[in-house]
Amino acid sequence: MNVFNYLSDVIRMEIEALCDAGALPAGLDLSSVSVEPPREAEHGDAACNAALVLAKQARRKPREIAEHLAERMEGRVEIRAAEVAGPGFVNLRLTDEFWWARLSELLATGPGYGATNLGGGQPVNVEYVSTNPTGPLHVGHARGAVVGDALANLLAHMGFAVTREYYVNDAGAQVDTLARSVHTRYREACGEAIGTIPEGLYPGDYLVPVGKALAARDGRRWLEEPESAWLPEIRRFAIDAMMDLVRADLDALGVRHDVFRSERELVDEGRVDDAYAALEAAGLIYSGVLEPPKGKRDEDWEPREQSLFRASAFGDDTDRPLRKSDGAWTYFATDIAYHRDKIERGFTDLIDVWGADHGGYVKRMKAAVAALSGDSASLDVKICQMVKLLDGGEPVAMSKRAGRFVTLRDVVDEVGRDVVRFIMLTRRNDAPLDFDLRRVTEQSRDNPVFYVQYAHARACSALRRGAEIVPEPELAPAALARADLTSLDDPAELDLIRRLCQWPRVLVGAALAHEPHRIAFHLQELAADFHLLWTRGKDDPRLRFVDGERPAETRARLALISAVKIVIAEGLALFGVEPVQEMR
RNA sequence: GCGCCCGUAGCUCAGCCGGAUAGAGCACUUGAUUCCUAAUCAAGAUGUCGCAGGUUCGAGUCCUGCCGGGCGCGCCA
Repeated sequence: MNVFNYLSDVIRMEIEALCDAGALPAGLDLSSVSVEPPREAEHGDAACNAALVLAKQARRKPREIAEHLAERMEGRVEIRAAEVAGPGFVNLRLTDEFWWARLSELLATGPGYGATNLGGGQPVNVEYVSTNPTGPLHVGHARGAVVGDALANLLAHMGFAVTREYYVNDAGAQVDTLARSVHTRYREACGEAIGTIPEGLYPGDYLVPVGKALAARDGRRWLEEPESAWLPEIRRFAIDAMMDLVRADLDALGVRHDVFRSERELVDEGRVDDAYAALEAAGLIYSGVLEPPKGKRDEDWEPREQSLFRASAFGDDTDRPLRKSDGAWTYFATDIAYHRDKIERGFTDLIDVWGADHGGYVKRMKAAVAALSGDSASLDVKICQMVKLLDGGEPVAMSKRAGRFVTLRDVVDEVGRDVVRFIMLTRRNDAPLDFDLRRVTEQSRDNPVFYVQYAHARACSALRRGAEIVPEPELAPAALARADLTSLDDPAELDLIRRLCQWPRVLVGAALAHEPHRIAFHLQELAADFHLLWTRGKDDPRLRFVDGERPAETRARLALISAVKIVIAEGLALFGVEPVQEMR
């Protein structure tokens, strides 16, 4: 049960009853009535704004409405107290019995508590990573990869039919550069002296084995050929090799995709022409000359007539070119075709996860999606800000030559996949993130990964000890759901139950807002409540989780601990992080 | 010059379609360990929510303008 949805329904019923009784006029619009956890614990378990929202349309004073509502709420068995507070809030306090019942419910549900069919099977396309296949992934890419992956996990958990997608930019000039770079390494592998890598080619060592592999496969046949002869073949070979590299890097992070969509295939299949024709038919393409960009160096700029998409008709600042001067498609044109491809595959709910350097691109892509779908599809772009890599507070040099910790693989090898994944989700995607290699592996309160994992490990530890008192079959969540929980009457214990019961609400909020970081914050708060209770048991033997002298109380507390373990494990699973059983 | 994002405690950040006296952690001070992991916990102090207007019962949250920082700005992807 989502407690707040439940209370919201109850409040609506009681308002209807007040209307029927004539205390309020009929036909009130209740859409903005909400029941939420109050910021301050003193304000009770839940606060309702109904009286404030309804005052104007009911033509009554807020407090007067609140008094009536509070009176009715107090009449309900699950309500211990309903108080009018402040300008007209109704603060609700629920009985202990109500909370114990919720804990039982959580345990009876077991793993998967909080998962709902919010999405109703609606298809959602989440596109993330989508880096150019020209080299290994760097730390910056890890953030988008993890955010996209966790968001996809979350949406799938909440009943959306999620497709995880990677757009392979294998058609532009950069992959030609890649092919030339590989050809150079190929000549090297064939025994030619290549000297320093020419300016404009990719110098990285990661291409050395690619050159060797090409030489091993094709021998010396490309040495005497002109570029036009070898470029397509070597380009294909190089892209395949780079995508293998990228996939391996993603695999090291535990990030996966369902679909790898190739830009080149879109072009070859004529999908860009189709998209162009569709926009043209809609009268959204014209030939025109753009204003020169201001504030940027203008020397090379000259007026040029181009095929322009009327992005400005859909909220963009200016219209955007679709063809380069040589007639080739711009990146935007192929990206339009790609998003049209998604829409044609039946997606009306599109999410793109991009890096900060693509921020200026959001409006035009949204404009394109609006134009292509006739406003029936929505695009949400999650821009991931920079990751600042630190080591003990000092910035880590990010130059390729320095070679230290610049690649995603290096960071994963250094601190571990789970740490990278969790830390990447401890900030809103649109805020910059400090990633301190030393701090994230510290075992201390200010390392959120550790703090949450430690709570899980402690829960496991207590359950292991509990197994010495309570027979194994009775330790299963479904069995603990039937335990007598009435001894869980300490405020700290009830606070913990309340926190656990917020989980369904957190998941819904995070899923609707596309904000997985909310889960990280909730897990930290849950861990804090749990650690507090744990330490309290040191002072107050009555609160200890496992006590052989008092099996009934032990059973109740093991139920509580089991619930903590379930929620933390579920949250970590959404993040793709393995919960640890013990930490030594 | 224009666009997007950000600006909340000394530091790093939460703040959920506008809600009550704006919250955590770190750092600082003090305290808790024969007791389930003290790798933890408790107590104390900390604010012109960048600035100025506006919208309304109510603004950190919405609107406008300014200031500061980041990212970007046709024929790169």
